[in-house]
Formats: sequence, C-alpha cells, structure tokens
Amino acid sequence: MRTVSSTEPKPQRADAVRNRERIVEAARELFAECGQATQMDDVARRAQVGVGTVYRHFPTKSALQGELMAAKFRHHAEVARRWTSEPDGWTAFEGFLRETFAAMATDASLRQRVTWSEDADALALAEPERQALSVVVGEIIERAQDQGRMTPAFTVADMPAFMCAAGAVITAQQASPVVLGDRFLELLIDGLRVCPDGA
Amino acid sequence: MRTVSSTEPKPQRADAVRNRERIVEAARELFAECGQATQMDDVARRAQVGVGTVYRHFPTKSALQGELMAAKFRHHAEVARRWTSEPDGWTAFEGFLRETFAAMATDASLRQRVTWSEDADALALAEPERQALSVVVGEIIERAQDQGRMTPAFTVADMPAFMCAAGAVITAQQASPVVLGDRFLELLIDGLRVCPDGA
DNA sequence: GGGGAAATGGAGAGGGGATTCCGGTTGCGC
DNA sequence: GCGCAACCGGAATCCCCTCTCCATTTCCCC
Repeated sequence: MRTVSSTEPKPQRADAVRNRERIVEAARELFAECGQATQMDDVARRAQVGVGTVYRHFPTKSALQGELMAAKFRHHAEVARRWTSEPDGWTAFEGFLRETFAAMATDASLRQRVTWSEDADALALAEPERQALSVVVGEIIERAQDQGRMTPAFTVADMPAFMCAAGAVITAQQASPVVLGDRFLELLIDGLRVCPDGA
Repeated sequence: MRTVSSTEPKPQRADAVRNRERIVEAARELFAECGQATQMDDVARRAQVGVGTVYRHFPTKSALQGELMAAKFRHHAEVARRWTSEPDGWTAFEGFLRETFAAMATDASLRQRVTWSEDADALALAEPERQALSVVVGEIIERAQDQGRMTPAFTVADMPAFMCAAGAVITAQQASPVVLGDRFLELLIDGLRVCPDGA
C-alpha cells in the first residue's frame, strides 16, 4: 500500500493546471472591470476555454469569486508578513499601508470592497485567508500600540472600513486626476499615528 | 381652449398618489436592506400593491432606483441649501457635512455608495438632481476657499469619494460599536480645513 | 505508440426575476 | 347615482444566466 496522506494534493494534468490559471486570470480581469455583472460565459470566453471547464475547476460562481478573494487576502497578508520583521510597529504598519495602497492604485481587482454584502458564500470560502491576514496585521497593530505609536482605539476590525475608505479615494483619483489625491490617504494614516507630544 | 402649459403636472387620482408614495417608501426600505438584490415583487408586496401598479408608476426597475437616488440628492441639496445663508463658508461646509453624516448614520438608504457602477440608467435619471446638489455644494466650497478656510485642492468632484469614504466608516460603526468611530470623520473634515497658521 | 483515466467544450435544461397584458375595480366630475 | 377614464392586481410571458451532461479529445504511464 502506497503512502497516501489525506492532504496529498493529487497531481493534476499539465493542461488542467494551465487552464485553471487562465481562468483565474480572466476572472480577475473581468470582475475588476464589470464587478458582480461578470458572467461565467464571459470568463470562459476570455480564458479561451469552454464553460464546462470553468465549472470543472470551480463548481460555482461563488467558488470562483471566493478564490479571487482568497488570492487578494493572500497577497495582502504576504505584504504584511514582509513588514513583520521591522522592529518598530508603527513603521511596519505604515509601510504595509503604503505598499497596499500603491498596489490598489495599480490593480483594480484589489480595490473592490469585499467585506460587506456582495456574495456571502464567496466570502465564507475565503474565510481562512481572511483570518490569516487578520492575524498578521493584528500583530503589527498591537505592537505599534504597545510601543505607544498608534492610537489604542484602533483594532483589526476597523481595517475593512479603513481599506474601503481608501479604496473609494483611490478609485476617485483614477476617475479624475485633478482630485485631492494622496493627501486623503495621508490624512487617514495620520489619524492613527500617535505623536510623541500627545494624541 | 384651456391653458395647458407643457409642464402641467396633470393631476393624478388620489389613490394613485397614495400608492406611489407607498411604493417609493417600500422601495427605499428594501433597497437599504437588500441593496441590488431587491426584487420588484418584494417592493410590490411591501407596498401592499400589485406588481402591475409598481410598473404603472415606474416603467423600469432602474426608473424606480433613479427616483430613490434623486430623492437622496434632493435631500442632501436641501440640507446644503439651508447652510447657504451662513456667511462663513467653512462653517457652512462643516455644518452641511456633520448634518449629512448624522443623517447617514440614521438612514441606511442614504449610505449606499451611489456614484460608481451599480446602475448606470438609474444614475442617468437622477442626473438633474445630482447637478443641482453639485451646484449648491460647489458654491459653499468655493466660498470657503475664497475666504482662505479650505484647502484649494478640494473640488466638488471630490465629494463622491469623500462621501463614500464616510459611508464606509459609518457602516462599519453600525456593525461593531467598538470601532474607532467618529474620530475618522473628524480626520476627514480636518484634512480639508486650513488653519490660520498654514495648511 | 497504445490504453485508459483525466479533461474539455458547448448545447440546452432549469430557475429566477423583470416586464407585460388585460379583465375587473375605483375615484370623480356631472 | 351614473358613467367612464384612470387605476389596480397578479397570472403569464419572456429573457438572461447559471449549472449539467456526455460525446469527444488530450495527456501520461507503461
């Protein structure tokens, strides 16, 4: 009897792997463009694949969206994790935020508000990744607060609102360049910082 | 020949007027609760009216949504107009914002982001009201800037992003009361103010 | 290079929801 | 009180989209 660990990823055929990647990429683009209005047929077409193939990889539209959300959380978590080694908590937090904002400016798919309404099933599927992100960022926040550099009123639970607010501003900037711009983001960041001379 | 001005509102029957109001009110509630997922049948049921009646008053779901958006713009514009008589531009602007935020906290239907994506047709139908709001608020903003009390970088075009950011924060507050809270809104407001001692 | 499991593709079933249609009802001017 | 337009209700229609099914094609191991 061969060793078959229950977590063995059972290797996929080369074409299946390739197609899955194509599908995810196509979906990312389309959801960024059309949001909820994106259709499975469109995804299939852009991925140059049949609808059946899309459904072989993702049993449900929600599953596909869930994967996209999970990917987004993974991405943010990775950025945060990279800043974790910075000893100063506030520097780490600020670095994470700025890097994330920059990424959002570049990639529309990162901008979509994600945590309220939309698709409950998709969100549920991405829950593990959301948790993981929460843990990493939460740790940075607590460190910054312990070091007295961040207002203690802020918690990880505030992050979604924070990100959504930032996303709104960034989206607006894309629409009309003449906009207040980055100053808004600076304001948001400043609001959390605790200066040496008091809050 | 009776005088029939082309803009004459042609009087409606009493029951028609009553039903129309009921429909709008029901729709406002449902869209606040379910957002885009709201169905015409639900609206009809909550208004205690047949679907046909809903369609008699609003030929399209978009038309109904458009009316709701128009109402929202009208509401905001009225608040702004009330502050127009205040001679100090910044005071007027701040008053308008605070009053509007307070209203958003109370009424979920005011909170929904409205200016991007969603339903282009509905937005188009509410365009006149949007314009009107824009004019009133724009005037206040310019006054505040002429008096040197507001950063000149801000324009009416920034308002949607601003409101959307505020909406995100307020929504988050509703979800978990332990949140950073109003300080966020203060930050946003502070960011536009120009203090006597420089920007 | 042959066999069979793994994948593919896309027509169409199925379901949900917006919109229509029209026989019946109601307000209102006379 | 009558008559008739305006209005109402809600079953039925129609369309759009997700998801299924299976004949056919493609990889991969021997």
